Amino acid sequence: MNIYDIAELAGVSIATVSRVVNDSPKVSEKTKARVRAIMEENHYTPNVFARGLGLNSMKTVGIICPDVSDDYMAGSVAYLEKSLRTYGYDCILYCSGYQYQDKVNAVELILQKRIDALLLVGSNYAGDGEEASTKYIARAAREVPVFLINGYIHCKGVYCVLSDNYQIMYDTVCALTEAGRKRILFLYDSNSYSAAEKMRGYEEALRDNDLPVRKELEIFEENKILKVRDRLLEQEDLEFDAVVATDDGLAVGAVKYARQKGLSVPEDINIIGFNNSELAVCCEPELSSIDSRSEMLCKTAVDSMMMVLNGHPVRHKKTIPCCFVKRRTTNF
Amino acid sequence: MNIYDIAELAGVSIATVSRVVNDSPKVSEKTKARVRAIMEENHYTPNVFARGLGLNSMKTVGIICPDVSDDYMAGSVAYLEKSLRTYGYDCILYCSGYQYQDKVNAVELILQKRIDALLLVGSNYAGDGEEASTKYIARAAREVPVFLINGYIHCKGVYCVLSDNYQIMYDTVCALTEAGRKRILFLYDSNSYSAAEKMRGYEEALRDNDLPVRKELEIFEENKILKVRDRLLEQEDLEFDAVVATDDGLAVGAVKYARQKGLSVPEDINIIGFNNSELAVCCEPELSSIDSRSEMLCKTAVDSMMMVLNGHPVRHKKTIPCCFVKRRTTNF
DNA sequence: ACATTTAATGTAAGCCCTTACATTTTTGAC
DNA sequence: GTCAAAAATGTAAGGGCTTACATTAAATGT
Repeated sequence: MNIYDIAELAGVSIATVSRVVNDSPKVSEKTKARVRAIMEENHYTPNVFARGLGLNSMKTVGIICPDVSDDYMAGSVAYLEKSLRTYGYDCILYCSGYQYQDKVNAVELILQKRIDALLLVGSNYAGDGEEASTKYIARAAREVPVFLINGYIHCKGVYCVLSDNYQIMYDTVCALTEAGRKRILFLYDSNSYSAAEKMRGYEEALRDNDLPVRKELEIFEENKILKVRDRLLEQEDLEFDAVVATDDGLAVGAVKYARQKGLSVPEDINIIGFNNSELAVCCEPELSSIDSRSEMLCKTAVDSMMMVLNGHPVRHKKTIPCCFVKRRTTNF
Repeated sequence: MNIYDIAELAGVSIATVSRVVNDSPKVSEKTKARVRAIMEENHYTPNVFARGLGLNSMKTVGIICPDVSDDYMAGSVAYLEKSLRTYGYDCILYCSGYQYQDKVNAVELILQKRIDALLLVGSNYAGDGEEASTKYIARAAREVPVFLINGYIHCKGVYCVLSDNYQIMYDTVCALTEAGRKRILFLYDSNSYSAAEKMRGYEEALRDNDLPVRKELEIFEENKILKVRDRLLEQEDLEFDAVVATDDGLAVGAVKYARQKGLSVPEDINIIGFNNSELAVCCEPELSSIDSRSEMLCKTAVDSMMMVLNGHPVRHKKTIPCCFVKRRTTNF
């Protein structure tokens, strides 16, 4: 059942059928109705491939994310997919992994699918890796508009939406110091742009409150909970009265550490997670966390995308403020 | 840059170029090498649309899941995507939501994409909804092979891979009764086929151990943790000395309930979750759980799919055993 | 060296749409 | 009732690939 069959049945030309399919204003309502009826009757749906060939687009956007099994990214992908679908776009998903080369391959492969736009969920590398990630992202941007969620590079055709990680971390650490905390541990799990921004906020807040930035208080550990707990237990001489983490899993590890050490939370140690995930409410005591408002980020990204795809100008960087969610691991 | 350009540059016909692209054995290695070199040089990649038109396939499989932001499904999707990619297939993701009509729409829409196969992650409805879900799944199966992960219907073209929820639940409840537990609460969060199987295992184990099946001990609550905790706190007259749940979130709720009530776990109450998610290790005390070996399920599904797509016969139902993961909320 | 397979390549007919341009029909002004 | 302008429809040329079939080149046998 193709366009010719429908044209024949409806007694019109294929051009007219095509116009009906695309709801072109150049067809009288009368014929539109008639052709539509016939399409329904015969369960006709246009062949997407032929359509793609003609239009050079299949209303599809690519989503690359390092790992959808990660809670935070899964939430983003879920929202993005639903949202894009309301605009009539399908999503091709690519879980790239975290390695640089894998990401490059992902971009290369997904571009072959002639997607209309590309969404990169999860941050690009900061510091040393920055230049490299700029390169492959720029490569993609030469073909289609690219949208970074929680990442930032400056490049034509790349649009970035990020939560204001710097600011919230700055504010949070200030609040901790004002509450009298002096030795604040910073737990982080990646070298992404977002994590770097969080660290920047942490360090500047310390400086502005006349506290020293101690490198031994900045701990990198990408495995969550148990690994973090054990890691902290090992470092016997390490003293701290507060923890801020770049992810809830890390913070829960700190809570487990405190329990094992016989320290009470929040009295002895204040602990603050990030992302406000289900782990935060699962944790005992329930974990104070920072909500990065991922749905808002995603919504903003999708809105921007629709603007760009419709030829409207869009700002290349948009920042969304985070908010602190007080639970029981803090006492300010 | 299209196939004609390459043909011209290589001094061969487009047919030959096409054969090189498809690695046909009908081309001499010499020309293959030459043509490949030229394709590389010119960054040629075949147009997927034209390709799809000709082959009527784009090496794409559809994945429909109610909600990727769910931990368990996210894990499955991540694994499926990675695994399918190694076979050269891309994935179109559709998060349908849990409503019947939404699932029907999802199937309808995703079929228009001329996918090569369809993966349904997350269970179909059991009981009343069973017939209905059979209908739309059968509809899909008329167009492409369909693979259900953790669901079961009997229908031509539908291949089911499920964990042995009945058996593990039966065994677990037996173990609890043997450890002297008499009033075992069954917490469930959906009316899916999987949940129904779990309940069947639960009830039969009770019967086989001469314990009554009390309907007041079967509690349905789809919201996790806090909602479950509060729900249990409300039911003041409800007594139980063990809990089995169809999901870790529910079980964590039960743990929170016990803590609030001043009951100790596992002494006063044994609690067992399902899915062995991150919540289980986050929970305090760490939650014993059942691992449904979702990766194994997914692997089996993908293997089956490749068999089917290559025209080999495959069993319509495959069952994967689960395994119990002992942590600190049980004492047997 | 010549006939006969077999391997390698080429030709051309689809696959099913979109759309610029050409043609026909309708509308409205006079 | 004309005629010009506007609206509706049709014609036909792609778009880039696959593949059956036709053709030519290479390999094998005698």
